[in-house]
Amino acid sequence: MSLPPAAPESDPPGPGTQTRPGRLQMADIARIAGVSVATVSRALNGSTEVSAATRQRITELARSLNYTINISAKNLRLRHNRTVAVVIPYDRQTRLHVSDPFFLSMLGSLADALTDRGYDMLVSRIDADQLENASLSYDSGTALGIILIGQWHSHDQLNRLADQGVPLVVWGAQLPQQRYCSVGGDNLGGGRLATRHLIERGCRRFVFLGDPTTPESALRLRGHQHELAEAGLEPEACRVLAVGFDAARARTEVGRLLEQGVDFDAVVACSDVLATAVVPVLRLHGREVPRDVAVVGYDDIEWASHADPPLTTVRQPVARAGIEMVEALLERVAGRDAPPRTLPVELVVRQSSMR
Amino acid sequence: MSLPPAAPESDPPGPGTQTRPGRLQMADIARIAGVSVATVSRALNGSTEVSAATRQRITELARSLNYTINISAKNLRLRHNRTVAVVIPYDRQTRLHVSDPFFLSMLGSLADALTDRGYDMLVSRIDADQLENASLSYDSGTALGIILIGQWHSHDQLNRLADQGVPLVVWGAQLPQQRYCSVGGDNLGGGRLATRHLIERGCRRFVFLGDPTTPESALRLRGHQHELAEAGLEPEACRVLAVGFDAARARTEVGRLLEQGVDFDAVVACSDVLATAVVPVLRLHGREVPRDVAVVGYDDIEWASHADPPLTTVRQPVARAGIEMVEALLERVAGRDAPPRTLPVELVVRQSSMR
DNA sequence: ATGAAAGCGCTAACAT
DNA sequence: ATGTTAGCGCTTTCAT
Repeated sequence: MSLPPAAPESDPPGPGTQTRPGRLQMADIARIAGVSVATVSRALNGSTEVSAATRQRITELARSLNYTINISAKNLRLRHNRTVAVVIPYDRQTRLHVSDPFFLSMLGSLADALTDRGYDMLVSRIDADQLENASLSYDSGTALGIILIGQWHSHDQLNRLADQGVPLVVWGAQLPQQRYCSVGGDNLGGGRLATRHLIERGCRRFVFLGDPTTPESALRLRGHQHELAEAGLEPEACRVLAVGFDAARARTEVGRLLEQGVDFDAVVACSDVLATAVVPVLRLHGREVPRDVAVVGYDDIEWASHADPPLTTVRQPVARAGIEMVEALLERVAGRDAPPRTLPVELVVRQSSMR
Repeated sequence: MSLPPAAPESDPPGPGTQTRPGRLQMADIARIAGVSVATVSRALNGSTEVSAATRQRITELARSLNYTINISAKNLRLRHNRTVAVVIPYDRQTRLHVSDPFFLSMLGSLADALTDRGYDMLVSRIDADQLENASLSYDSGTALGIILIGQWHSHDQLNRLADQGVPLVVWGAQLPQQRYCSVGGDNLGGGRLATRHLIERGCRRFVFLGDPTTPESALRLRGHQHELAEAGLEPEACRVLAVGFDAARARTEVGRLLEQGVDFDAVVACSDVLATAVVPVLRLHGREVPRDVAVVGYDDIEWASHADPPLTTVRQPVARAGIEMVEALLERVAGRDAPPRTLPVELVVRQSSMR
């Protein structure tokens, strides 16, 4: 047989997960180049200890043979890890969370931020009711830290993870008694911006769409109520519809409200999806947007500007968010403290509120 | 969405990347338990060779000490790898592709399919013009194979990758001379379904929105033209607007058409985003949807049913797609042949076409 | 400038 | 049932 000398014992290449057999390794390159593995290693890592000539020769040889290094071995030896786990919670019932374009675009933003810094992004989904499992890929040594997109109702579990020393960054609101690092938009400010704008446009009777049991929506609602009070409006000026992030449910609830003859002239939604979903229902009941009812969304997903009418919304700085979360995580991994970060949001005025 | 990734910095091997020091390892557990590492290994892996008593004792000890195994070491030893790389191309100019909800939901579907099978999903973004770089994480030994979401214009590069032996599955059209495995919707059939339906609704003058230079759109267009011919219509009955996947551009082009006085009674779009984006422009020019112009989209993203009017569209089986791609990839990884797969699509009729 | 050799944390023969 | 031992593929002293 013309196998390479010192051929490994016949290792029956098992099913699926086996590393491809006969894969070139450093020893092969070394043998072919007539040098030692040490030299190959140094050459491939651009060490100046090898002569420029051999370095080039080896580099080219490796390239031409399509050799690539084994990361597991390298990581083991170096005790390194450059993988970050990004965990996306999903709602067991609706599964809606992850299909919301906002969270998906956050994923893109994180992918960019991590790629730029030379980190790998490992994505996993997890039941939103069991966020304590989020640390799995950290525990198993696969990832050096966890970025969680959405804190939901899991404040306590997340605190527990942090207490266990899991490097953890969560997209969400900054809460009291918080021992993990959160990065989030300025929800209070966002709620205020949207509401103030609507009040300025003459709106007086509001419908609030969201999930006030989650910290983010709760803060937005507080911002909303704050502005109401500031304008001298009664709290009853706002009717809160707890529809979660479920567009279908938002339509049903708003439809019911209209059938009941409840009157309102503004909708404040906790996502652009909710906001745009509700427009056709309003039309169906003879309410023109923005003439009769002004609508403001949240997130400024790409879609918002193409909606009909183009949607006024509170823009969350997605690209910035990815960068901030990654930076915060790397701080935590380095053992340094990473204070929560609140990112500024911005009102983008389009037609849906211009009455 | 986020900014295009800057050129990856030559990684500053900052502190952050070091495996946490003082991390427990098997030897520690062994010492504390008063057994050998081999026994610990066996116990933790549930081998029946260790007595049930010690197995339980060790398992509990490890748990209580918060010990977790080092995956790199395990993988190295086992010559295993359970990581699949999912690569999302982005268009350097528009960056629209990846922000299209369809591709993002595909990501979710893949995450599910991989998680179910115990594989990790590594996500990276890559310039659509340089798909040959898609194999990076395979080359580096990080991933056992590559799933690429979208083939774009890169047929040749993909063939080259396949020739190099990279286990590769691509979401896209099945092409002649194809040496990689593709999984895709039935684009020809989808184009036919949409068109036949519109013809049945009495439409005779069509606008086709898409990027006919990509295989997928090209097939849909062929399906479209096929049905036109079948119905005895001239090829001129269809005006093709090559707008890519760019919603803004679609609006501009359709607006221009209307201003030129070009008349048409149907729009066939290659994505739901394009289809819904165009509706407001039609309205602006006094065309009611569906009364004056019927509109059909493609993909059936969640959003489609909430659009105004609810969008008739060709549904792509996203959940199925994730499963099929993963299965095909595992076949390739196992060294077996994986023929291209074409998944059935389905017309979902909603209001936008009911005239 | 290059090589020999040790060992990263784990698993699996092969003992016992 | 448990321990001993030999590596997995790499990097890095320490020699030469």
